Amino acid sequence: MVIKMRFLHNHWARYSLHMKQIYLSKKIRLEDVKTDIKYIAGLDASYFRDIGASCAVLFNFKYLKPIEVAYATARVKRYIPGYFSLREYGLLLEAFKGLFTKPDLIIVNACGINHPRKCGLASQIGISTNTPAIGVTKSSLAGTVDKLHVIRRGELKIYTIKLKKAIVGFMITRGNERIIVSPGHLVTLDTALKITLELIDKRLTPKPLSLAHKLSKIRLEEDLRNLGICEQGNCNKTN
DNA sequence: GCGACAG
DNA sequence: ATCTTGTCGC
Repeated sequence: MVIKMRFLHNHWARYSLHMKQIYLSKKIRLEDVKTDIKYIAGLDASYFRDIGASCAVLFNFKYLKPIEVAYATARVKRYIPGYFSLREYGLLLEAFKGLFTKPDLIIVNACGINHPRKCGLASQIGISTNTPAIGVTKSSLAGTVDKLHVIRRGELKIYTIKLKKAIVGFMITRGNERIIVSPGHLVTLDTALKITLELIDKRLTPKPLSLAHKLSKIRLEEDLRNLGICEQGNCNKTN
């Protein structure tokens, strides 16, 4: 316990002033998106040990087609539950900055306000880019699913996630598939759910996220090859 | 006190 | 996140 606390404290001390302000002030605004949404950016990353590759994909919201893509690769810190941003924040932001067109909304493969401090990585990305943001994950870091009130919408079942008696997000299921949706920044609960439902296609995972996931993985493998790092011994390069 | 714990 | 085996569907 002591060791863990010290470890966290060291990270905390080195954290940038910017991130400290975000955490300490908890300025997460749940408002409705002001502008009409034309472009949505999906953010995700892939890893091999401490090397991470991130991808930002710009989507046309109306037609659900990709328009632009940007990447970033870097060495990253280890993952600590509740402190995911220490690992992935910089990586995602770097890819995001590579987009020429700024989106009207960001969708991140991370938690939003369903977080112990109500400020997951999706919130942090939204705050620092001053952009509405939604977090979509496979499971919720904090909160419990309220199974008493189920909303059915076609094949989809929608449950609410509560944290300390407040609704902080939704669980959407279809068969065995399952995603968690939570507002990150400048988006209300209802709007976060509504937008996410529009991004669902064959799979529950929103299209911008599934593409970002796929591309980041491809990019990671390319970069590992260029760096001469072999994964599972299938490296053809002669070192 | 004990278990759980985004990716 | 990543690894793994088999299975299903196009």
